[in-house]
Amino acid sequence: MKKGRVTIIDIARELSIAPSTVSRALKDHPALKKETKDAVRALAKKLDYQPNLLALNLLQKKSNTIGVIVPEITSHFFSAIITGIQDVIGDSEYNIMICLSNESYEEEAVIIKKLLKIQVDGVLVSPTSETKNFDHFRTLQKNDIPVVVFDRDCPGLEADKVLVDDYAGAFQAVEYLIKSGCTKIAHLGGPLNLSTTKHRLQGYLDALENADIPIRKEYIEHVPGFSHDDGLKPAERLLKLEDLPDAIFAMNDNIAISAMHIARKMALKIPDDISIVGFDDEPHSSYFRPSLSTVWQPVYSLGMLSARIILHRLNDKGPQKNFRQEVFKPELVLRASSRECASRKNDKVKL
Amino acid sequence: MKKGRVTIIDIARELSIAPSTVSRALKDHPALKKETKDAVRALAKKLDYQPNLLALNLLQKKSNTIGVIVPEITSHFFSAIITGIQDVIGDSEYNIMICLSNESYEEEAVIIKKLLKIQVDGVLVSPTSETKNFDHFRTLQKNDIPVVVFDRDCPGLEADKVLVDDYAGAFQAVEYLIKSGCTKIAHLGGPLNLSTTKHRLQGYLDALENADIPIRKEYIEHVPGFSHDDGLKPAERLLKLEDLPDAIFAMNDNIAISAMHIARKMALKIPDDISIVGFDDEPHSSYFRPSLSTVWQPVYSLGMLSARIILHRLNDKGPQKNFRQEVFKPELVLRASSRECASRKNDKVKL
DNA sequence: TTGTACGCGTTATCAT
DNA sequence: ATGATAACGCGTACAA
Repeated sequence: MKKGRVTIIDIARELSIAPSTVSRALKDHPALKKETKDAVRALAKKLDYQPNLLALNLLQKKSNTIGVIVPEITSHFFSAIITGIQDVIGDSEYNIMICLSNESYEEEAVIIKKLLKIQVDGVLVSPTSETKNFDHFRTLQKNDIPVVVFDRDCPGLEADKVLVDDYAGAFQAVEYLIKSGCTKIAHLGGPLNLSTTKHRLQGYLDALENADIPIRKEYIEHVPGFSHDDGLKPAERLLKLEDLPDAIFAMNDNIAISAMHIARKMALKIPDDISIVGFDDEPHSSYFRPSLSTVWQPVYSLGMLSARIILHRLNDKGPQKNFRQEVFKPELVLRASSRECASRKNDKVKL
Repeated sequence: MKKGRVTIIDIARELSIAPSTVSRALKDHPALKKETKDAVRALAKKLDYQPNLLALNLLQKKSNTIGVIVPEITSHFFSAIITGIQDVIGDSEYNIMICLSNESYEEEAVIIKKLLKIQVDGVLVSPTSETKNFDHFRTLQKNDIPVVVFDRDCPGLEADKVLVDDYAGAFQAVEYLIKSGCTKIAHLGGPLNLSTTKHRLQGYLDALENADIPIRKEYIEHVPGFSHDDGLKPAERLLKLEDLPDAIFAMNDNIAISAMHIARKMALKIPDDISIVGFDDEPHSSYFRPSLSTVWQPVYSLGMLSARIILHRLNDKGPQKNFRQEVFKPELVLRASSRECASRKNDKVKL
């Protein structure tokens, strides 16, 4: 006969006790007779009682939801991070709400407002490539909503951060190219505003400088976005230079693949004429021909750690301080798109 | 001085009127003096009043949330669908909650319980490859939660459905292979339980039968999952047969890539010795060498339509009936991994 | 050991 | 035109 779902009031009425007693029984309150507890629990199970989270949310002024803001999910990179986040938060009391900013600062700002509106308890965010101002994240913090930044840094923002040592990854990659005999190494960088772009560029520059190789401006191009298509024109510019590069270190695998595509079109042999190294180690990268050398990032772990950190913040209340900054080490994965290096011939080569 | 956020009570007190009046003013109730309306609105703006959705949720017994259940998001296929869903629902009053079932029936069932608990208003779902029983979806429906099934069908379940004509896609692909001169066409199918697997298999079978080509059992293999690695062994089995196939129609692009990989290892020329056709048209598929012929699916539209349908259901209450079944047409995309076909030489070829 | 009463923020219904 | 009150479901301080 009852229309809606059963409530503690229904149970109370049935048992001729007070709703508060039912509430206490369900929460295993110490000062309760075993009998009543058992009776309540039995009936609750029988009636398939489900606590109304909506009521709890209002009472506790929290939504039990964690917002996750990412620029996109169609790349393996972010979708793997999200999978890591899910796997950690799925076991907790929290729900996660994934929001796509589409690499647009404006959309990101709108999302923040929405998350504020629904009273999220915490936010995990990887900012867009347009984001230079972080005040919208600070707004969250002022509302006592902890923020964890992952992968893409927000310089100057005080928050927990889970990053990747892009500098080291780039340095390692370029250093390897140099050791393998390349001297004219070009770089296909990402959108300039991004911390990852900057750090990878710096790693590239320092590796060259470290080997006393002069830096040539015309060997550095920046792509407008992260898809294959975004890489075509910049790659073409590099490969149309009079003094052809003998190696390209690309911002990510997609761009590296674009470069490979252009190189092949121009009948260049990879890696004999030109070595190509990417970044990200997307699952299909090892299936290209030649298989793509790249820099692997611990994406899944990155997602999991970010999630754990925010859960921790949410559990131990109090003022937000002592922010953590965790930095994962990426790993160079050598495959067939880069020349072999005499001094490292004995290294294991992942295939 | 106020600790929490401003409420209509704060506004009411400040203006010495009743909270209900404030509520009405904010909702533009017709029977209200312009003066009071304006005063309320002005103060609301000044105080940056934000309605407390948590309270509304309790009152309306709904969470304003739509659950989206997908097996995974690391493939471009599902992540693009989700992007479509987001783009539609983002403009509405609803939030979306993405849940990953990891191709596990058990996890799927757990997710349903969770969504029930948080009182989602509707659910979009693409079932796992293990899911044979749909009672958990029916449970949602019994709780007046509309369900929209997308991409992967749930035979026997009465619900709105947004599908792809996998049969036609497969038929077309295999028909093309036949026209291009292949006679020994093998199939790398997906997990057998899946509707998409069944329909693509049937399309394959019918296309052969239609051309009076006998069906050979040893030419049909099924992969356990959808990743590259899952395709390696089945592909190897096919290519170790004494009577080698001269074409492979694969369940998806990943598997097709695996087959290409194995074929190359065995020094087979593609497409001269063997044609390979995939399904999905992942963004990187055109960058392989040879570029992969495949079947394109309107993933983004599929996501958008699914979202629109559930929004429509949510708006127009009433008993759930007259379920819609929308079927998108996939498109064969010819590239370099399949032989050219004399009779279709004039067709445009997407690259 | 258990019941009573109130509050969380909002809206709808009934008064006025 | 607007105020008062109840209700959504639960937890908890206080009372008994």
